[in-house]
Amino acid sequence: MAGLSSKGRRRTQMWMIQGADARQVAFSKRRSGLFKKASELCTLCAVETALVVFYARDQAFYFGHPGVGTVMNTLSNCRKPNFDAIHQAEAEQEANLLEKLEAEKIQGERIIERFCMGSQKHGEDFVKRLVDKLNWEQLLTLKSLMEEYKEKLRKRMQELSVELAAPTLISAGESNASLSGSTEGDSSADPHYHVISHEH
Amino acid sequence: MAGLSSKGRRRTQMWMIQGADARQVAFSKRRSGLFKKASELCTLCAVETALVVFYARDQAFYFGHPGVGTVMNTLSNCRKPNFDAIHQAEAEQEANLLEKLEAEKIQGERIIERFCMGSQKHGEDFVKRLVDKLNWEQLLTLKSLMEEYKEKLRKRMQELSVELAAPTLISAGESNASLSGSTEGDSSADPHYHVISHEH
DNA sequence: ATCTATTCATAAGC
DNA sequence: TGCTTATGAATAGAT
Repeated sequence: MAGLSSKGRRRTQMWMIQGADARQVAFSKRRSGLFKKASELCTLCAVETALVVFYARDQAFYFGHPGVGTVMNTLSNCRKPNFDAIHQAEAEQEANLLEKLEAEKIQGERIIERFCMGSQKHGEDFVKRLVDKLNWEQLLTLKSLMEEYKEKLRKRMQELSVELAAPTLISAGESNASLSGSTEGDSSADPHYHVISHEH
Repeated sequence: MAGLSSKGRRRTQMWMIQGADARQVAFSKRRSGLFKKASELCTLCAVETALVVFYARDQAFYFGHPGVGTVMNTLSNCRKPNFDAIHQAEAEQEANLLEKLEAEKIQGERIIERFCMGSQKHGEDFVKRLVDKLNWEQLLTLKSLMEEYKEKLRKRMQELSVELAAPTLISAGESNASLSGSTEGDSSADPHYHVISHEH
């Protein structure tokens, strides 16, 4: 093999990536990372976020918590109704809905729901949280229960593996972003962003 | 100096950070990173981006290239006439979510809550029900998670037993994990985002 | 805000 | 678009 000195990443220059193909690849990776970060920010810091990205003017990617429209409307109200103002009643309705949702969300339910419905990751979260939450005594209990139920678990698994032989009823829906095409254009970076603060 | 075991970052759990202070700090850091990434995406990939973040309902941070309004209007034109439509769609989504949650509640109950708050018996119920609920795949996951977390569990138990031995710095009222009392509420992450593509 | 130890995100190359 | 690897970056905790 040729003596390739570096396979890993190299420091990247902050200029528009030349070559539609390379740019597309970078976009795909970074877009993914950006949306993930936005999502994490929402989760970790309890913030409301709206993020929209246009690539080549014909592909829109967006994410919003609780929703793009909601956040943008809030922003509109903060500054000026640049965007079409939305009916106050509607906004209030959603606010109520969200409130109710929060109230309904007993943490335990969330956790088990996630575990039961979710993927490996959700399962990990579930156990992590559980373990972190428990006090010493509860951990002891859990430990002993684990021992005790190891057998039951195995049995149950066998039962289910028989079921597996039968038609599959279980499905795990995962969606992903798709895109295609390429174009070009130029843009300049805007390292600055704005802040609005309301003093109550 | 004392032997400080960990100075650098540790793996972070994807849940709302408890403690307004810590949350604020994390927000500050991550917000900075997020906006930087958004900016870089614009520069490197020639895309148009709008990003808005609200913290505590009274502070808005936003960034847009070429501008928030521009991008949002483009989005509006892509999907439906205006934000009303987006907003409505999102409201519907929320409604569905609520419904789903309601349904889950009936099924899932407060199993984990009971376990955490309750006695040995409750703990048993918890595990029983959990095991009964899970399908084959989920059981496999649980099994592997148990293996994986056996160590973590042991560690945590040690921590707690140290706390037990140490002079009581911790208020007595905290001896039990509290789950249901919290009014905090959490933000659910949404790892997914939407894509709109216009075929020309 | 500053300083590290780590975890994360990714540029390259297939 | 999906992997894998070697590195550059971001950042949790502590100061």
